[in-house]
Amino acid sequence: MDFNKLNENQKKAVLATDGPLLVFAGAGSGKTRVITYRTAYLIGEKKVPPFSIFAVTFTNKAAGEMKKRVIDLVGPEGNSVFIKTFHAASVYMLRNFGQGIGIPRYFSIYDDTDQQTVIKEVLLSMRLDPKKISLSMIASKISEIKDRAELIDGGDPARLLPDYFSFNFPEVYREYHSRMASLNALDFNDLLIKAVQLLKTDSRARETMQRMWSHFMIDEYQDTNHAQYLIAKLLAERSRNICVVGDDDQSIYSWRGADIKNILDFERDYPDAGVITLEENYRSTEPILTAASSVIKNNGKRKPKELRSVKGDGEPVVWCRANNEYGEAEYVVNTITGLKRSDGFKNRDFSVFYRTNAQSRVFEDHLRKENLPYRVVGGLKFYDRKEIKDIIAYLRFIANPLDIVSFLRIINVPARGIGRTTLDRIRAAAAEKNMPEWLLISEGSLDKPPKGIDEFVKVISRSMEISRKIPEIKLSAFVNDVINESGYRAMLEGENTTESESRLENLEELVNGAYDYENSNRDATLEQFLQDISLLTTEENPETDPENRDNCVTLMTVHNAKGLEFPVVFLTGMEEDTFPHRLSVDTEEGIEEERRLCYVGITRAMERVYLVSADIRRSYAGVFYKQPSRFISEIPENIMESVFHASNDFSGNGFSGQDGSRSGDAPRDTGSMFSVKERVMHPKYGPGRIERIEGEGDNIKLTIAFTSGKKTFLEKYTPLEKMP
DNA sequence: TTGAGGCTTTCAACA
DNA sequence: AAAGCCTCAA
Repeated sequence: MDFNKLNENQKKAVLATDGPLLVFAGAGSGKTRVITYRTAYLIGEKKVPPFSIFAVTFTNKAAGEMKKRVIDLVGPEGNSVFIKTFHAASVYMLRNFGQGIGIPRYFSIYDDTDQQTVIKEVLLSMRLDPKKISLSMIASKISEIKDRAELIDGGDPARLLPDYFSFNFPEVYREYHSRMASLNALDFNDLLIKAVQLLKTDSRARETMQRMWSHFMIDEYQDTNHAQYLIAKLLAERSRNICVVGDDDQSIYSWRGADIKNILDFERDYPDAGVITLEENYRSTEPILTAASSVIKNNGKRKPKELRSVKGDGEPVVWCRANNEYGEAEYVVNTITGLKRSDGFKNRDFSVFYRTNAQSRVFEDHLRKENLPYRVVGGLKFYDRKEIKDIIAYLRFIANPLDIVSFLRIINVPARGIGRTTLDRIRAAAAEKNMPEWLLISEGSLDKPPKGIDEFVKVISRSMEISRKIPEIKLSAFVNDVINESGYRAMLEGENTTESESRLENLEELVNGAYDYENSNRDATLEQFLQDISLLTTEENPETDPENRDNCVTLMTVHNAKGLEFPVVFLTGMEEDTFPHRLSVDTEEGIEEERRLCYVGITRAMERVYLVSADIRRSYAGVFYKQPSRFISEIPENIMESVFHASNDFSGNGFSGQDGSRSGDAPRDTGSMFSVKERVMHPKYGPGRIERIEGEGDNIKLTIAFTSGKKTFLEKYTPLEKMP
């Protein structure tokens, strides 16, 4: 093994494979390199079998990246190293060892939306009004309790109760979980909590796993919550070969219960732990690091430390003020094209970061217009799209007929003449006879079933039979079959709109996804497929041209960027109330976390950083005049170059009627970005012409004449595109 | 009783 | 864009 690529401290961290080790790794200090080399060293020199090495990171993206780099280093053997996210690791443990604590071999995994459906049912059953009580508030309260692993040993939710709830929260908490159990479903937090419970209570399972894995590595340790901390601790209890890597400056998940205390607890749990600090930064040039550290040093609560740039001098950090969000996107795209021409950068060298997913659309539009291939990580996830969720719901219900949330979603999609009343009858009868809904309707125990029920039962039972033959029958063929037999494809084909076209394409993508999956997991069942995709959040590349597949501009939230690096980084939306986000500015802790997030963003860059802010930004909430982010003013002026860019793109999405030459220019009239008589494209109704503009600010109404007739929309909710 | 159409509301970050 | 609620025609 070639140790020449490591510095002294990195080498120490690689070699210290026996016993506990705590690595403080600053941004760009070669953390991933340490983990991959450590893995290679364990396999190559220490003769540890690859499957005995357990590594967890935080995001799918980071886990994928790490796996790739391990394989690069050790060859195909690297495939058997266990590298996953905490959640995926938990699913693995529960699926294979959880039966002792009552976890079935297959369970549905519920995301936020599914979770809220269940909470809503709970509220209704308690005669509480879901309109008056915020579902997301309850969901986040439930998560918070579980993130902290508070009730793992039984315990009473009332003990943890904030008394400002106007209703019986403990009962909601209990009822929610009892319903989840009867649905045979776990939410994301449950995955972790149940894994802890499994490791705590089932000594046989625990010992098996403790023997199976001998060496543990936990990446992004500063972002683990208490449940994750316990999982790591319990697994490593026996071998004590546990290496955690973290950086307090990059802690950006406190809203998910991440607790910096875990680092302190680590030193308490393992007083003999070795401690290594990596402070040499190999990633970024001097100006980038100076900018990053001048921002982060405004945080009061932090261990003071200074990263040293190995790379040395480079281009200054650039701050661009754009007139509005279109100017912002235009500037980004222009800069990309410019740098490609002048400095030979490739598409894949660029990444555009933003604070919230909603900001991605304008960039996508501009990139498309310039024919620059791009890839969006996360965001409106592929699996969040309606048509995908519908088909997945079919698959889930086929795999788990207790999954009533999925049942409700699909029973009448496509329309089978089953409405409110029939559903109420089904559910009442099921409750009365104390039998699952599926059993009730499939055995014909429902009085006077409407015709649609028959159809539905036929479709599902047929698919259930076929699904048992997977993998002999191909998974992808099966998925395709469900799309057809359910009538879903026919329904979309019947609509025959631009929108239904694209939904059909998305379903094709789903079938392709299943095809890829069956090829890399030869003996995978439907159940495995479903569980794996429930944990998947990063969208696959919309770029289908194989030539561009690996050479795309990357778009993602700053959160998603953690653990990654790019030659050129654009940090966009650098405005007060956007970044830092408006929901964080009220508390000092909130601001400090946003600042760490900003630090993470800047330190992803190897060669160039562009900070971009818009003077005016339009969002769902209206039109806002924005102040540049406070983080920009924290960077000394003498290391930053300032430019201004105004969009003067009339044919495209710029504000019309403006020359955009001065900063702070506001739309003069209503603030609409359209003008009367202008031609526009609507995704559903096709081409049309603006007839009338009424109202102002966030209440602009557009009347548009389509070939099919006139329609009126609220501008801020309508995805219109301008046509030349 | 269903389902289509209109109107309203919602939108922070990840698994 | 999507989902929930309401009204109204069939």
